[in-house]
Amino acid sequence: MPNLESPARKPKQERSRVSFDAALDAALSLLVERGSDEFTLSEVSKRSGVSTGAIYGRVDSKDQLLRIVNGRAMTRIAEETEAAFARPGPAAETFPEAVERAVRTMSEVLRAHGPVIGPFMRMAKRDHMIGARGKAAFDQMAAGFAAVLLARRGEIGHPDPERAVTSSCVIVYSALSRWMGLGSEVEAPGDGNWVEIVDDLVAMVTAFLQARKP
Amino acid sequence: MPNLESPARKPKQERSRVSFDAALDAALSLLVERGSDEFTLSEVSKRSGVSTGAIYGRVDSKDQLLRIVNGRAMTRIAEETEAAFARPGPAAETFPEAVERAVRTMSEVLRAHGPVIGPFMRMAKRDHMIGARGKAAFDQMAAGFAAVLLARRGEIGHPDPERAVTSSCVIVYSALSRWMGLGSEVEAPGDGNWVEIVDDLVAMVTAFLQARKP
Amino acid sequence: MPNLESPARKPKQERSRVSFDAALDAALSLLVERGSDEFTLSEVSKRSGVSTGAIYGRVDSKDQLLRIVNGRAMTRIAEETEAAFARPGPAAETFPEAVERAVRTMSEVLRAHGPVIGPFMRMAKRDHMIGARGKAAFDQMAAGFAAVLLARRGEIGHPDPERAVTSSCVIVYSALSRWMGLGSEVEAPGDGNWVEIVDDLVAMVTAFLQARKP
Amino acid sequence: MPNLESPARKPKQERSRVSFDAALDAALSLLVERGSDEFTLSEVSKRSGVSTGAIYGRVDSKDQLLRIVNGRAMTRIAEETEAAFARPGPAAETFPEAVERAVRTMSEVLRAHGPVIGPFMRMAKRDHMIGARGKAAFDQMAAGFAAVLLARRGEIGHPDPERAVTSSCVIVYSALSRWMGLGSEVEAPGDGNWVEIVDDLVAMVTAFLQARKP
DNA sequence: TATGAATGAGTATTCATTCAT
DNA sequence: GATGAATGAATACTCATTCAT
Repeated sequence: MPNLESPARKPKQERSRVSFDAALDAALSLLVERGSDEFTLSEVSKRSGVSTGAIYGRVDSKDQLLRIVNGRAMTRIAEETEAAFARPGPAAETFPEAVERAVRTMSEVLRAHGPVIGPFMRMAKRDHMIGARGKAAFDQMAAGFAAVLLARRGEIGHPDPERAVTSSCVIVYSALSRWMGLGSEVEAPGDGNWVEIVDDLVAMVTAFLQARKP
Repeated sequence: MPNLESPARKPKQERSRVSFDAALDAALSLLVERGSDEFTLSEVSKRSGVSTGAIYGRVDSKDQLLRIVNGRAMTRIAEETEAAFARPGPAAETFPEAVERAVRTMSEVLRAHGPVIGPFMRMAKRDHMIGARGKAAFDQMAAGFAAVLLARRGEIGHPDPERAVTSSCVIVYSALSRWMGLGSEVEAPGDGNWVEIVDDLVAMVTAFLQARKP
Repeated sequence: MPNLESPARKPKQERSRVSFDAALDAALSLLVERGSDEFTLSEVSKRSGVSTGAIYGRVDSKDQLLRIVNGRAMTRIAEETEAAFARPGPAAETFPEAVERAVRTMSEVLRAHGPVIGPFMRMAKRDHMIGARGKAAFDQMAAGFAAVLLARRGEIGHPDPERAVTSSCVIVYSALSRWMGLGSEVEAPGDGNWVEIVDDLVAMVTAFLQARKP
Repeated sequence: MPNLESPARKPKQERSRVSFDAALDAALSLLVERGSDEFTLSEVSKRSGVSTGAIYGRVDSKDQLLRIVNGRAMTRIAEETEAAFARPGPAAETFPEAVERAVRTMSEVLRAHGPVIGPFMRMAKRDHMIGARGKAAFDQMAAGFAAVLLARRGEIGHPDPERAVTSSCVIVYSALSRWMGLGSEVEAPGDGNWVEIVDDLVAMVTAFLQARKP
């Protein structure tokens, strides 16, 4: 992975790192509450108890602060994604069960981090680094998703299993993201709907991958 | 459809309507370029050759201006969606061909208007009227999509055809939106990929709707 | 009297004069309602049904419009002041009765026109022509007041009757103006108080003018 | 006295208080020069050498700034009023001398602060807090005035000494205010006139209070 | 280094005045 | 002339960034 992280200036003292962390946490919580970067550094300062001057001691601009916040959040998400897809399936898992596991794993990770991912998605248009990290997170998830299903390559009816799995992944990811309002607020996501859409995605991907002649 | 349009003050002279239109066009083009409402009225004024005062002669605030821009764009999109789904399919259309037609129709409308829809999606979180119009546009598209497929209800294997069609629609819409960067810029959409994803969506929806046991 | 009136351009047609008058009336009513010149020409236009362009066909600026409004109002007040002091006293009027008549005449004129005079007073600081007309109105009132009392010069104990009468006039005028909130809103003028203050002014002036050794 | 002062945000550093004071002083001087609040914050900033941002660091709006300026000025005036009326009269003071002392004390306070009080009076119509403070200042002055005269209650011929003293106070205050152009600029106050009017007020009040039958 | 006050360019909005129709 | 839309300078207020303490 390229070193995408804008390196914040390294603190000389531990105390300093702790308070900068508080600022990053405050920025993240404001990002989630507001749904975008429409908050001021003075709010970050107030909420974290860290002065704006101290923040600017570590960072050159608000944009860089946001990139660091993004980096931390995406790292955490990457770890959980990794862990989630690393869990092995049950011993005698059928192919449809494997599909269900892959889709549900993805849906759980997205559900857990949706409120954080959404604002970053909205910022991606303007900040390419944030966009790139979003893509990396997607790629990682796609890798986990593909690993589960390509292990059952033989049961995939589609003539090009790699592509079929990748497409499935894109589609599942997109549908879930959107349903959660990551990309918009068009639908208010209700839990009932969420369950339905996940069920339907499972059915759809299963049917797609098993179909002999697409 | 409810009258969601914030009515701009009506000019008594034609000249006036023309220059206000120029301002709306400038605002729309800035919206598309920037990907969000992060442009100033002074930029709109400069680009359109219409003074800020003239704009404020028709509108009470920048927000209202954006709502009007949104209203106009969504109306245009609604008309094209209407027209696109109104075109009848060929005489002896198979069920997979009908699915393909529904998905391609949707993809073409979205492709044509993606650059405009995206910024509005990002604004929907903050402006409920814009959010509501986005939902209405989706509903309309979903109605067209469902009309095509439910006409072939007998060929749908899924036990609950309505729900299956609705889910298919949501999923197709989400995947296409996301692929086009409506909700984010995570992937730079290349033409090859676009064709592939549309093909796969067709295959997936066909398999899903035809499958006997979902 | 010097020609203080900024001459508005003379209309060629009667119809035009009438509508300009409507604009002047509207401006006056707004002046009274707002208590100052804090209203827009567009409001004047709306209220009077006369376009801003038409107004600017007669005047060069909002200031000039206000000066004309002021001129008309002050002329009307001058006429009523003239008339009020021209009314002769009763046949066998005592000196205290004459004082009472002078004070009451003044109080009635001020009471009738207070709402108009107040805003102009507040504008006088900035617009010297309006200030000068205010002074002229005062001088005229002082002349009427003095005429009544100096006709009884013999009954004035003060060694310098002219000055005593002038001072009395200034004091009565000031007290009444202020009580009515012309100069400020420090006191909310109640009717009861108004009667009391007029009574006391009568008593005070009577005592002052009759006193042998001031 | 109620806490009418809009509290400015408290700075944590002394430097800050000093520069905010400079802004308040600049605002006051502009207020006096212009005779009203018709000056911009940018002028205040330029004159004081304090940036607009620094001002808005202490204050929420221009109105609040003006209220603070008003509060400071009125507090200073209240202190001087207090001190002025607290000075005891000479040992064997006659009643006319007491009247003269009361009137002159009032005239001196007003003369010293007239240029500041005037603009505030003009603002009182719109800003009730400023109006209330003006009334409080008047009440305080009236209390001092009454204290001097009611100590000699036995020498007041008027059947209702309280009312007679109150009326006298109102009248003296009004006449002086007006003469100084507090309420308007109708007369340009000349020193000669000022002396005369004060003398006449003394004579008038003396005559009024001593008269047996008002 | 940390603090938080100061800076000042930038923004939406208003309104006296102009001018095309 | 009359109309009312257009103009654009002006104004209060914000906030990322700097810097004195």
